[in-house]
Amino acid sequence: MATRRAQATTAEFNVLKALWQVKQGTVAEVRAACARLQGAEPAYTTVMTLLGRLETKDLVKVDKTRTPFLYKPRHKEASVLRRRLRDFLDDVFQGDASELVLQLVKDEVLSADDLARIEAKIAASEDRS
Amino acid sequence: MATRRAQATTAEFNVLKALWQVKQGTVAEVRAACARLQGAEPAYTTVMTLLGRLETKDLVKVDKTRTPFLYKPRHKEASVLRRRLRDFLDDVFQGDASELVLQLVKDEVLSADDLARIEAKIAASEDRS
DNA sequence: GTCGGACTACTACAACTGTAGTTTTAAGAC
DNA sequence: GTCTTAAAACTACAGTTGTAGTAGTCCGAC
Repeated sequence: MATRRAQATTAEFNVLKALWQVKQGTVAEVRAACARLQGAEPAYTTVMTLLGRLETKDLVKVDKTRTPFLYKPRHKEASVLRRRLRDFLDDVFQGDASELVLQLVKDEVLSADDLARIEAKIAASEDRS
Repeated sequence: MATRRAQATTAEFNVLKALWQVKQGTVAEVRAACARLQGAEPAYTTVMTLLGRLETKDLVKVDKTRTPFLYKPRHKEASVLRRRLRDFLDDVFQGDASELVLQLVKDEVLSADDLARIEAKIAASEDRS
């Protein structure tokens, strides 16, 4: 059953985003980044709890040889985003990506021009390869 | 703060999908649809609980004048999908739809051809309008 | 060598989720 | 009219999530 690996919850994901932003950091640094990103400063211990849970889920690793501990994302942002996107696509659009894109267009968050630009970008990168 | 309306949870959403499939139905009917869609048959009471929670969240309405009660989705499938998509887009891609589409392409769930087809479709529908 | 402060570890706890069992009710079978 | 039984209503309960308080520890300033 391809055990869909544990995803970060919303709060955890926000912390992870902060961590990506600073590349790596101590609790205090991640907390500051959270404040910047979300506008609100969660309690120091809240950030610690969430980082701990992320570690349990194998989404961050911790260097405990130094103190304060140094937290680092275990995976690249793009790959985590992609995994989330994939899960979302399966859950909500039964894996039909075209349908998803069509909804984006209908919702006017994506224009025909955007699509054209994306296509051009793909063409360009294919040429290069 | 545009109070992001309560979304259905995963289990609830599955029930909602079943309900859309049958258009409307009794607990028993929704349960059967769940079985078809997810391959597993949840307990009758589980479905009832979830439908109840969906009602609380204003996602389904119930006709209690007849028995067994008749459940109906309160919103069209497409619009709920769109709302979920929008929330997901904001959470994961900071609202940047192009980036999302690009990731789909990189993940090879969407090809350049698919994009072209979508574009064509849009063009066609714009012509008609 | 002791005290304060920074940092980690442990604990808490209510709300929400997923899943379903138990009790009550009411309509139809006889 | 009573009995059966489907259906609804109520109850349960462990795991997860969001948020944080409190207790313990260790290092550096004095």
